[in-house]
Amino acid sequence: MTDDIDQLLIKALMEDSRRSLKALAQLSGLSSPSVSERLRRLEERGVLKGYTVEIDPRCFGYQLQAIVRVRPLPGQLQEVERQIMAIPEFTECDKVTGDDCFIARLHVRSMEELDTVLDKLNSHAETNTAIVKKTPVKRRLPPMA
Amino acid sequence: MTDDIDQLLIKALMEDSRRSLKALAQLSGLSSPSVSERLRRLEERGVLKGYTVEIDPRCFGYQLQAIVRVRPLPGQLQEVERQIMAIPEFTECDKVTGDDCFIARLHVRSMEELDTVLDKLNSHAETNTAIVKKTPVKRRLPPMA
DNA sequence: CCGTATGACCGACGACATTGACCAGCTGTT
DNA sequence: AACAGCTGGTCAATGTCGTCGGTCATACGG
Repeated sequence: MTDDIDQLLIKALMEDSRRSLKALAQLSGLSSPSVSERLRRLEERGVLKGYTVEIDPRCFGYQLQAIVRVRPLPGQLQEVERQIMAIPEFTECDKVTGDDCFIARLHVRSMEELDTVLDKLNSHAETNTAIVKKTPVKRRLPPMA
Repeated sequence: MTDDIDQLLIKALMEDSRRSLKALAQLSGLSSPSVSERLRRLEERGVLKGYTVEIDPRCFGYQLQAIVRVRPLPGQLQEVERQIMAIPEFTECDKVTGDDCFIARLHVRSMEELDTVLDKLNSHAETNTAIVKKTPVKRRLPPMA
């Protein structure tokens, strides 16, 4: 269903999604109409969900990055979820099993801002914050084999 | 340094990084050479770190996604970091402050596989795993204002 | 007040994407 | 066994797009 060539195309686009069809064609040994058709099918099937861009938040002053675990107080789950979605400094959030209901990624410019954001949650939830020091594994794909 | 137009370009590429220069030019009211030049400068300055693609891991059988907190045993920090990097099912990993030294995202096909992966770490670290049930906030940008 | 740096525009040319006509290889049917 | 239909590919023509060189306006500093 997704063969070696599809995987090669995905890897190539993972590295640089602006590669031309022609370049992808050469990489894969196909013609560019074929590549175009394969991408269309990958999109259609939902494998390829979108083409996007990687931005460095530090360039906008976000010096601090934190992983926040959030445990809503009884009855506050919905409200906490709404709040997290509404605070744009949260750039990612997963709802998970376990005591911590949410695990979110937070970007802030300073400790003061960190405090401000967490205070907003404090009346509805307990939070546990870990500052990111380094990112040993950058976003990558699991093996497609 | 990064003006409104740059931000507009970034947002447009965040939504679809394969947009043509011409389309970006129309969006921004500039000519395509100008857009090209702006993208070049954004890349040069490291604001725009790359063009990539979003893939649905479920299409490759990865039914389960987990957030794993990892606390290495004394003296095992380096070894644990190496292991996480070497296990491709970990698709993201941050080294953080606090008791948990690492927080990582893990994709697996089944509970058995989850167990197998965590066992590899078990002789060097304690782990705490939360299964992702839902993702209320998908990867997005913090405000650029 | 002039010289320069910056960031934009335009037009031409070469590169690229898209389209339509066609073909090869399978698969299942009569 | 022959054939229809489907899939996934090629090629070539056409039109769109990106790039490059040259030009121009504006803002800033000497």
